[in-house]
Amino acid sequence: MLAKLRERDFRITPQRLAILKILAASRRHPSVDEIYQEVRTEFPTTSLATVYKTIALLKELNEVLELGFPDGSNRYDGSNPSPHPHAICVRCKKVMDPELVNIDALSEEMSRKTGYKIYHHRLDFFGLCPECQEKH
Amino acid sequence: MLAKLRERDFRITPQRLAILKILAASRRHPSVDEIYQEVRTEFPTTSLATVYKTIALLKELNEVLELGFPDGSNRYDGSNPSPHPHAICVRCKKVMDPELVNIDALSEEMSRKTGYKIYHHRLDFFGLCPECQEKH
DNA sequence: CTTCATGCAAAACATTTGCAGCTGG
DNA sequence: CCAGCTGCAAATGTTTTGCATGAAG
Repeated sequence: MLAKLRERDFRITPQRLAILKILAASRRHPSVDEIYQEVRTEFPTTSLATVYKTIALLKELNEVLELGFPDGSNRYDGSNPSPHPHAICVRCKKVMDPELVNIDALSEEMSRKTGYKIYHHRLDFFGLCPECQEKH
Repeated sequence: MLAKLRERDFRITPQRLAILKILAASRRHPSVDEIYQEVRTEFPTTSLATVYKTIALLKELNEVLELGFPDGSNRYDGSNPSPHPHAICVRCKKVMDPELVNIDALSEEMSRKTGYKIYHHRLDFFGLCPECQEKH
């Protein structure tokens, strides 16, 4: 990530570094606001605008994957920025990232049936995670 | 659609009827604003708030499928409200709805590998449609 | 030193809400 | 008739923008 920033002559500021760390480390697919709160614990002067700007930058560099939901919440995956399937709990919002086979075949089938040239995809499955199933 | 409204004692107002018609007829996955503009041509006093309220109602009744995108645009599919894969052109935004095989197998694999009980899904493939490929 | 990034506040958006008046059943 | 819908305007929440100051290289 750092390499990619330097490579394109973007400055490495402490704020950016802190945001990078959070995105790269977290497996929890944090929202912008969660990232903001977390950055502030270790770098309290950071503004929300900077978080947004940094995320926009990383999106452009394809170093972070944006997951937007219909309810307006956007969450981010920085540990694995290439598209991959998600299982999303509709109750506690926990996200899992299992490896599925046959994704490429599906993409190829889609391409064949529509004539589209497919660049990337978004595959989400919504349901109840094991813990939330037990609570019912 | 009408049946479902009546069944639950929701009123059939001219505004609702107009919005229903547009959603049921359109294969173009219109946005809220597109629906609003179209309703106004045949029922000019309709307010944006009513469009939002009607769509929210239809969502609850599972008569319309909401497609939210990271850029904030929400679009709606009223002709086929059960989840299905989409091919989305990143240039002209055209959406196609092909039939794919193996979707159920994929959902089952996801369930097996995560322990989630899957209720619905969202499968989008992004790329260039045939027309937009030619223009380059 | 020069350019770019930051942080603040204001602006821009899309969506939701409160409420008075209207209307479908 | 009257519960529930409409339409307006104001409120909300999130993301973006303009601009002066500050820091990176």
